[in-house]
Amino acid sequence: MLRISKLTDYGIVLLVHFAQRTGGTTLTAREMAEATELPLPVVSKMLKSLASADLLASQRGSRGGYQLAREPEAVSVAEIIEALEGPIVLMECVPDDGVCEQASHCGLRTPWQRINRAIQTTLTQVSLAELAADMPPHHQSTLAIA
Amino acid sequence: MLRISKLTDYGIVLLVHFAQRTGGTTLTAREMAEATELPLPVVSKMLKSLASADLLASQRGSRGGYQLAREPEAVSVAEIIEALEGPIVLMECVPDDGVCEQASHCGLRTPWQRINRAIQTTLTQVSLAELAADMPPHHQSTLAIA
DNA sequence: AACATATCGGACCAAATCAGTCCTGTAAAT
DNA sequence: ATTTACAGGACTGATTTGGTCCGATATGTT
Repeated sequence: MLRISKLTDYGIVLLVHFAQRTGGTTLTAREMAEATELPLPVVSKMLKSLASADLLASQRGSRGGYQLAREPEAVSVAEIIEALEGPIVLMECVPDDGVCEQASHCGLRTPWQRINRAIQTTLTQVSLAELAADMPPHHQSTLAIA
Repeated sequence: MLRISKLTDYGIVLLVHFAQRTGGTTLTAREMAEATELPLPVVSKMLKSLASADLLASQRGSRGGYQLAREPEAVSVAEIIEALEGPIVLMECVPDDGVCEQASHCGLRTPWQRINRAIQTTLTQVSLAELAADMPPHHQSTLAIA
């Protein structure tokens, strides 16, 4: 459980790679594919996702490419994961009839809320910069939120 | 992300149901299916899983059934999730050649370790009893670690 | 203007996983 | 013996995921 998808993992690897280049260097999908040794179509797809999530800034045309939209310190793991796989929520109540009757006090559904909040918090506290500092360059996968 | 599978969710619902019955009442798969309004085969399957994970104790034959193997206070959410979907680990390193060269200092791969530990900790701190106390009886799903 | 280089935004497909069913065997009680 | 239940799989359909590909658009160069 808590499994991160392979694609999300690739996305993280790509971001880490960007973070490890000093300065706002612009890199093309092809360059990233070579650097990470991942198939170009996949890299391309993920870069697009990351760009549309505003984690990367893109520039079209010749001399185009991607670069980090922000400083690595200002990007949290929570953001990355949320961008690539939707909200980080552990439980949601879905009663028999599809409508939660307890909806009112449900927002405070304590134990799950506690869990969600805790996970959210830790994920928010770790920045891309920390990942980059810690991760040996060249890993093409870090995978497996199991 | 952090998605819990539907089956695991059912498993939790079943456990909560047991926890909400006072005393170590024995219930059959059929009774559980009726109580939770979930299809019998599914309930049966999950009860078997829970039993083989030693979260439930089973008794065969007529007058058989299942009951909690332990007090609800002594069962953590971490345990339940691990039993039903394997280890709760967020990241594992898998470099190009399949063998992690940094294996030595890799065990301390800080940021991910930190994240994993935090998640593990919160999940361990919440008990089945707390879930049961907080969850209205009858929910047949609590789902969606999104 | 024409061309080359890149991203953009999809559609698309194969493979793996998940959810759910079903069947045969075995244990226990009457 | 017969009935009641769990045990342990195999099996299938649906969904999700991983990965590919293509046409359109934007930008710089000649």
